[in-house]
Amino acid sequence: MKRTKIKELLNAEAALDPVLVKGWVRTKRDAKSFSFIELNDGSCLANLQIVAAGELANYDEIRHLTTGAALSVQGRMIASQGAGQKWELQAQNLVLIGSSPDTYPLQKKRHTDEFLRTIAHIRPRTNKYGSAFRIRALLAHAVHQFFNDRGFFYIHTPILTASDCEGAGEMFRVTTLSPQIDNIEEDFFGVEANLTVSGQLEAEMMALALGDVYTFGPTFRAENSNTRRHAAEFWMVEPEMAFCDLKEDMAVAEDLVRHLVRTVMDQCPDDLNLFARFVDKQLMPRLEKLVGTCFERLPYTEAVKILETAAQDFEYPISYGADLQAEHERFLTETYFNGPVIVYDYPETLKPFYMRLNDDARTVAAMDVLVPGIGEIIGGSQREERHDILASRMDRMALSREKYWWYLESRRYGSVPHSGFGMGFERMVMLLTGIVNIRDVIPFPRTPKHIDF
RNA sequence: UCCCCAGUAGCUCAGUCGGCAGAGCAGGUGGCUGUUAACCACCGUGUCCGUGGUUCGAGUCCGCGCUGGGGAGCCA
Repeated sequence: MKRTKIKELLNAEAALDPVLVKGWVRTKRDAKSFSFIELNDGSCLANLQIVAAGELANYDEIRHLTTGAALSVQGRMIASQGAGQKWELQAQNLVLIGSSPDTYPLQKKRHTDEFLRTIAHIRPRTNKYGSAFRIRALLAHAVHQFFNDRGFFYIHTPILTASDCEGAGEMFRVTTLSPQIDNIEEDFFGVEANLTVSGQLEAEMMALALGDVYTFGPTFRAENSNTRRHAAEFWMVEPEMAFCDLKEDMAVAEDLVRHLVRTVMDQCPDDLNLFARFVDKQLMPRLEKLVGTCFERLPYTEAVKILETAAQDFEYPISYGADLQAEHERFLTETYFNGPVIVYDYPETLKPFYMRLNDDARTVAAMDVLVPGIGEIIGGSQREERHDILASRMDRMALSREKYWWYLESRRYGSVPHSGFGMGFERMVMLLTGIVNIRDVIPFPRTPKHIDF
């Protein structure tokens, strides 16, 4: 007999007989001569209530079932006689698949996130983390759906690379040499190789052939960042669009955010509700605001003016030419506008070489999407498509023309205006769940000094 | 990398002024005619993070170290 997932059973319109379910015991309550077992199989947040009567042949074994044990239960699903759930399963045959000794670390009570991080192999079995990872999966699917619906092609860019996309951020070195050998020519690639910090440069090449493309893959930063918003390994979504200017780029970014929020609200109401109730009381109002209002847009120059005249003391002073600090971004999106904001046209000196120089020759066509609670969730730009301007900008930033010869060459043959952006996938999961630590939205997070599991 | 905070039972925590190491949950046993983080009774549990010091006496005060967390920087 084929097993039925609990999600399907709980959504059933009518009683079913017989059914087979398999899952893990979340909790058990005993009456005098029978027991209630809450069984969860991960298909949804809710448990299925199993009623195990004292007449069952192995009832003595059932009586000793512990939290975490794996079961196979066959029986009939009927309308529940108790309040609190629509359906329950009256067990006719209950088999213990895997027992769970009393050292099982999860209990039917709240644990701290810090403790659960030390048992990352077990924590997906909790309500909160189960919901977070189901939402994460749906979100990944929604990313593909969004781009596929708009005629974008999903492309794969290299994980191993010899190029440093932005000249910013420490990279993880990849080598097959033993530590004593320092002759790079003997290394696997014969040159210094690293894990990618962005697929953008390669994605541009693909956009200049396929039109609209996107990448969605892992990214690696060796920065010694110890914050709740940074991980050494994270996932990034990077669309790249030919014949697209900054304005259209911003429109796609806004549409993407809105699509992702709406999809999760529509398709994960139960999981989302857990976060709205127990993690962040302001979650639903914030999400509704994200789908319901247009993102505020303002040039960097105006953002600086607002910050300069703000009735608020900042730790870091702000003036034209200074980068926006976390406190400045937070003020704009959380206090001044109280909603999503896109800041664009940043001073040329603040941004990487590939961003397109504006006509004022002082700013580049860059944009950052800022959201309450997270800060920067998307960063993008129109790319410099004019060969000579790009080349001279690379010279000024001391980047080797030889090393990026292929990137420059794309500007020689049929170069066109094109734009793109990068969206931190984990930050989107944080935005959607109210989870404040990136280590809690990645099943097995990697941060400095942490690579267990 | 810098600044700040914390570390007590398997877990979550309390521990007053420096004076006998505590509770709830989890686990065990028994009870309960349908429970909802079930409930009731009883039972066990400690390198008080480590180390050095002050003191008649340190979980408590001081130094150093380790681990965890928060903030900043960097960024997504």
